Amino acid sequence: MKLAPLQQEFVLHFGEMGSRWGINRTVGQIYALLFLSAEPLNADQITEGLGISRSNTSMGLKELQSWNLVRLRHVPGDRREYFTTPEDMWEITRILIAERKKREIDPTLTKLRELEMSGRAGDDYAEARIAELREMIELMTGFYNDMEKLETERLVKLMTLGSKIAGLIDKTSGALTLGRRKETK
Amino acid sequence: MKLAPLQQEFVLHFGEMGSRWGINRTVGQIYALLFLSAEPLNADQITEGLGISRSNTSMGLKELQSWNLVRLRHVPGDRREYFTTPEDMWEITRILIAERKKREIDPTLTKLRELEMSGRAGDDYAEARIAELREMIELMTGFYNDMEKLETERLVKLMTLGSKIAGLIDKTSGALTLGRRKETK
DNA sequence: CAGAAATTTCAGTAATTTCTGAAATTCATA
DNA sequence: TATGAATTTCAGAAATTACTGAAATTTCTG
Repeated sequence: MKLAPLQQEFVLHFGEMGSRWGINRTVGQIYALLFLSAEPLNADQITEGLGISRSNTSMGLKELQSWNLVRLRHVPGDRREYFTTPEDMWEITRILIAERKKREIDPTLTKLRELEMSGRAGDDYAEARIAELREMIELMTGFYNDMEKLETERLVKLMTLGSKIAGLIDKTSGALTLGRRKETK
Repeated sequence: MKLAPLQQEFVLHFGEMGSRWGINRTVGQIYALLFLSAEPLNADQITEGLGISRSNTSMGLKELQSWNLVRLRHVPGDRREYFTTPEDMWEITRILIAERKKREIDPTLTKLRELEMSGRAGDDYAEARIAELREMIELMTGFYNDMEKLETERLVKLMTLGSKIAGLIDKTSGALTLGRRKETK
């Protein structure tokens, strides 16, 4: 399978970005190929399309499954396994954020709490710093947990409003500003 | 300089997490050491504290400077350079988000726009998929640009409110729901 | 349930990244 | 502006990560 120029360039880009995103080149490329493919692909098609070894494809697909980024499909009358990425862009986005949080943030939050509990010897400044960092992560992950629960429709609206949202918040009290906008001249 | 147990464990953790965060072990460790240090440290102190080579320290500090994560300080009567991390946890957070967006998201947004402009041959599905991805990134970065402009105080309040914010949005219109809460039974 | 197809595992190799020590350069001040 | 301290650069070594091909295992199907 020879890739179309569009796929080719997209696949190469994902391969290059892979290392910045915490995956390796082939994992990035496999994902890119599946993402653009209208039909599910099997491991041999991926192997041929990317010019890599069959075993590398197998490992890459396992990695993508551990990220929950690909879905397994079965084609009637074909015993091979086929793979796709979710159709819904929001589903993909939610998964990506959840998985990166799990890998990049959660372990540190756990470690910080352990350090605070265990009473390891350290100066006051260091202890205060660790507490500050933990609080920041808690604020961020707390907000994330709230947002993540919202239906996509509401999330889109909220994000589209952007900073208009902030105008609603009374700066001094932290409470929501009630009553209509524009009426308080 | 022998590190206190608290610093030791924190430094090791940052070293291990480094690769997931897109930096290498020593860069993570240098940052961790500076983050917990009440006083600015010079390169020799870092070198000794972490047990690494002087040149590695130099390269690590350069990397941290390219991330804008450390500040240069000069101590009167000492010609060596001293380094600190910003005191303000929010400053650190804002920088981290901005830098990761710059490295991990912006290049892809640019590439997607190029692909759409250049009219590379590709099937309809792939083109639609690329457009969808670009739109998602634009929605996210647009929201980020709005939030990033807010004063910290407002941002904290917004994040603390969390999903209460979403209740304000009228689901069907996308407009803000005006009038008092709780009054529309 | 035997055989073949599909998939996974894994040891060895290749590629890449990180780190070091020595040399070169920069910088401050006497 | 010459000197020595501080810092950076960089080629090679070490460590880590990625990839391959062959063998092992699993999974279907006749």
